[in-house]
Amino acid sequence: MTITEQIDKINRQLTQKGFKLTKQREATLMVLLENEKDHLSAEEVFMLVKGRYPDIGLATVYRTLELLSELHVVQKMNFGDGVARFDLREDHTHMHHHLICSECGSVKEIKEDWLLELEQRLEREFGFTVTDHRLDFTGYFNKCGNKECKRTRKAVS
Amino acid sequence: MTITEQIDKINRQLTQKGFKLTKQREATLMVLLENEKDHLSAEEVFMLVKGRYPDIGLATVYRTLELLSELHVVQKMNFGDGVARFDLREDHTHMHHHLICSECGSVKEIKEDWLLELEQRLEREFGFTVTDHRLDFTGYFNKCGNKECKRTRKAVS
DNA sequence: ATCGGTGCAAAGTGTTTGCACAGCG
DNA sequence: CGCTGTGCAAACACTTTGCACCGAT
Repeated sequence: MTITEQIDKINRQLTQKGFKLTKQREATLMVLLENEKDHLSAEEVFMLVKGRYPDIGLATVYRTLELLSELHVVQKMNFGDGVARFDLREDHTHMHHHLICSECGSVKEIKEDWLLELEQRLEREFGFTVTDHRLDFTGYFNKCGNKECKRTRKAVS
Repeated sequence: MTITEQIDKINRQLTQKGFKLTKQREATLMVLLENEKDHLSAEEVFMLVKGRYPDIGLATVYRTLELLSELHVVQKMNFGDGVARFDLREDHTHMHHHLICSECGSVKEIKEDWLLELEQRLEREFGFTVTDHRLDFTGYFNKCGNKECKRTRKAVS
């Protein structure tokens, strides 16, 4: 699916709920689509959108991200560094997990979904229907690719 | 293990790293131990500690919680509501997961550890050693026990 | 006397809100 | 007009920090 097609699709979702795809929202979406791999903070999104639409205000970016969260277009998450981060998810598939290196803070994504079985178990055993999940591991890579990583080749404390 | 024994043990951990178990820290630990089931925010811990040691300052509670986090006595976490929450973990066993009801915000804990196998796989396939993990599911209970829950018996949107 | 620990208030940081205005039906 | 959306600045909420003091070694 091209970026334009994705925007079109989101536009339909917006319209359906009575919202408009303004220039600001479009610019924000562009940035999110172009940086799908990253987990941008609101501030980072703001900086990037500024390049495309310099007059945009920070509050608008916050409001847009909030709106997109509610529409489940993006997922708001939190790695514990004090800022909310946003991840665009295609088609409600948010099936990835994170490996967070506790030494350098780098985040690697695992694309597979390892939780389907568990979610079925929750439904069966707890009567709990999962709409979203989050699986993050903190630890360290035995050889961390990040040159900044303090842990690489250091003894375990 | 009694509360006193637990405090003793943590005291040893502190002393070993050159920290002291002050009255304030002890009071904070008591509160955490007495509320192991909950995920208290710093503010909540503060309020509760006030009852036991009225002169304590909020900053001290923050500093204590930070310190205990570093010692892995408590785990700092984040349910996305904008406040850090703290969970005391016995013996580095923090093996519980959360079911977060998206309608009423109630949080249920699952005590089992479902991730051991996955962690072994991370070690094997990614050379990533896990020191901590987090597994939360958002969704809804088909019959939520919480009377406040808006979802109970409502159609799925 | 030293040094970690503390309380208080101030500062900091990320996020939200109030308000007047712009834009499109 | 009526209504959503916007930019700006102020307000907010949570957390951290600077500093003078305290208390145990």
